[in-house]
Amino acid sequence: MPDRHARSARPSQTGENGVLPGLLEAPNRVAVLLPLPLDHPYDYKVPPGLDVRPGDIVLVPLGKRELTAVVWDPAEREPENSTSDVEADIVEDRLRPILRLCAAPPMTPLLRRFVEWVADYTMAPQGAVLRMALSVPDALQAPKPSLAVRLPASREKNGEAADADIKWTAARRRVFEEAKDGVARSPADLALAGGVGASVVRGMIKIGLLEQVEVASPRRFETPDLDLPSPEFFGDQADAVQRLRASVQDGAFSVSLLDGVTGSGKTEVYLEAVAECLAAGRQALVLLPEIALSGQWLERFRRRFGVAPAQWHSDLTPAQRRDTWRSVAEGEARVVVGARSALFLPYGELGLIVVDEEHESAFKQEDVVCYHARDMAVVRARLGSFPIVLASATPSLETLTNVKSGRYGCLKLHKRHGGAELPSIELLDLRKDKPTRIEGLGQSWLAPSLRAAIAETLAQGQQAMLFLNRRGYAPLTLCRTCGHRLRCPHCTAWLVEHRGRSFSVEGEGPAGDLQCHHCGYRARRPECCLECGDSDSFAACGPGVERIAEEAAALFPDACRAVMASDTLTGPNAAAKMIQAVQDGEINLLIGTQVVAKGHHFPDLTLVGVVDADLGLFGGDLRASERSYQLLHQVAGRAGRAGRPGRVVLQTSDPDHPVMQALRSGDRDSFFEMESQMRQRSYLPPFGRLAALIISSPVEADADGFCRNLAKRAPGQEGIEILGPAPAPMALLRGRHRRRFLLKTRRDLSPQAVIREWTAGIRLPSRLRLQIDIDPYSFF
DNA sequence: AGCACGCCGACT
DNA sequence: GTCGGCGTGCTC
Repeated sequence: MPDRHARSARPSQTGENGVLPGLLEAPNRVAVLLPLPLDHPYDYKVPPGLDVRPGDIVLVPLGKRELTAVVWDPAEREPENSTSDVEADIVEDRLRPILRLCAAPPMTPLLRRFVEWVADYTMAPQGAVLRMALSVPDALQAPKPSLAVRLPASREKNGEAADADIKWTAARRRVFEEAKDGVARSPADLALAGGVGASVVRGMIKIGLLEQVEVASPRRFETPDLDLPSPEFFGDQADAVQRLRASVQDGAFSVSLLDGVTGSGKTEVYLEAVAECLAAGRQALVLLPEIALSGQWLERFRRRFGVAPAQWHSDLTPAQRRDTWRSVAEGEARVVVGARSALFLPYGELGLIVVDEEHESAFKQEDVVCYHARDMAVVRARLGSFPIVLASATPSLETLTNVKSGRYGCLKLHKRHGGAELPSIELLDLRKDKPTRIEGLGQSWLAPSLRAAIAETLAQGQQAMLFLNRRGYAPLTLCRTCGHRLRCPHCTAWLVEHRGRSFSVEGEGPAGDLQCHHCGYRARRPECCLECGDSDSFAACGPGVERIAEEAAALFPDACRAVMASDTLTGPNAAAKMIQAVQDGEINLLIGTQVVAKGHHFPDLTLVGVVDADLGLFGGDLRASERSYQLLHQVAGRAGRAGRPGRVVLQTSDPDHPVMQALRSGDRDSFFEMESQMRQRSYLPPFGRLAALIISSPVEADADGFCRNLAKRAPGQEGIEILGPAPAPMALLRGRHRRRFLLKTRRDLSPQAVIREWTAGIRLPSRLRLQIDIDPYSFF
């Protein structure tokens, strides 16, 4: 394969060409950013004869390791008079040399600026952000050419008679017949054609009956077919398509909200923007919150473009990661669909980003680097001067506010296509319509009128779905004798009982498997209470999906039931299979958590029952109402699509709550207006800025001591409010005691600047950790 | 992130 | 008396 990254065209940098020798002098040291949590590049010596420039991917020594890293841009020198504080300026002789250049396209200035921007905004070390962009260590080495096999030229004519000392087995003869044409094939293809195993071909290579030749690796991603007919668009769809196409043609930075109810054809509309972007010769990125469940999305993409897009998510094998990363860098992959980390791929000519389901909190990453992929996508589009489309049926308050202020454009899709009506939403008041006990089962969680609705739906040969956003069998186990509750030994959380897939109707299910949903701790339910010693005294409190499934089994023994939760689905194929089974009508009563809420078409699903609509409203989350509305709206949208009217029943103990009222009346705008006014009054996002500082230590007193120290130095300017320190919502997590400060600032102030000033000069005692989360989303 | 250095328990 | 646990700190 020709080296695309050869430097032949590069002018010599040694200065002997006489042009501005001083400026072109090859630097003997360069800054190299390592993919480690370091906030500065390290300096390395450039060995003579090596020509490196910012962006080049290089192999460097670090300690006794060798790491792939990126040559960074030289830092702007401080004015000459800067105090000669030598700030750890590594002396020349301590520098170690760059080992070599890697055979990969250099990182573009745009991606380098993006890495810096994200690091600066999230207050994460630059190197930690770089690590997300270099997530594929082995992609950075020269790709190994693929090997094909063919008949050696000498044998092509002579045939098999030539050698007497070769054992001509039947299998080998068949392979020989296939290979007679002299064409080089991959070993796997040849084995398949000859109807033999791979070992036969391997054996023939070994004894020289076949020879190996290097061939260019086959294309890994096919080019989308832009000549396929686009679907017909009418009314506001046609209008949206035309405006999105225009903004892509225009090619300038712009943000458009594509605001369309479930089933209004948002995907088809934004795929036209993708088509326009591809036609302009640029790459496009579509970010999805849950790539693992995107089988239907891929099908729609294939229908429009005839091929599958490149995909990027955490389930890729190392080989797939390598192929995809390189294909994106080399421009072979034209469209990428991926989870949030796809934002850091090395696109050379990105011209459009679409963020689908932009309101989803799955776009917020909360580990080493805390970032919101939707917001960073907007930044990437701005840095790259191209348009971005945010799509949702229930846009976030942040985005709606940006539309209102005119910063973002808005394209509305009003109708569900095919004339399908939005489902009618009924509130079922649990205080009046109480679930009654079921003989042999005990507590019930489904009110009589919901049970009746399910029975009616099933009797009509249609499908029903029960939604409960809680995994497992029961969220809490307590001792009936003394009231002791089973807690996770490492976290501030109850242990959740799981009973797996078997739901025995008689008596107890399999003995309780207790799990902590925060740290993964698992234990069997003890025989006796740890507190009072009473035996057989534990009771499961409250329902999880498994318990609802148990009740459904008792109530509807003849229905074909299935449970769908993130922990009952093992791998992406399990989800796809389950969805297929529902589509094929093999399942008529689906019971699930959040995973069933995500945009799947189930044409025969006409009833959705929400077991506990109030669930998301508890806890001190500033977005609790907004999120509940979005989730329940989305779940409701599963009902009744193919022309059949859908029916949604929300079980609630608070039917007067604004969220319930907004869902029932379908008046999204008034609800968001009210929510918006509430946030405005208390300067909460997006009308103020929020950052969390989480201090954690294995020793509780150390965490508290450090917090007191921090609190003493807390800045007190106008427009800044500091809440805390308080025990963080998860006060004990994985053996660490956590305290939290919340910093609230006015919109026009920078929480990053406040935090930098606040923490400047404070030495973090060892074993203490300070995590900063700008724009926190989870308050647990 | 690795990898080494360093200081306290169960082994030959 | 050593081997090894992982807590702490450094890597251009």
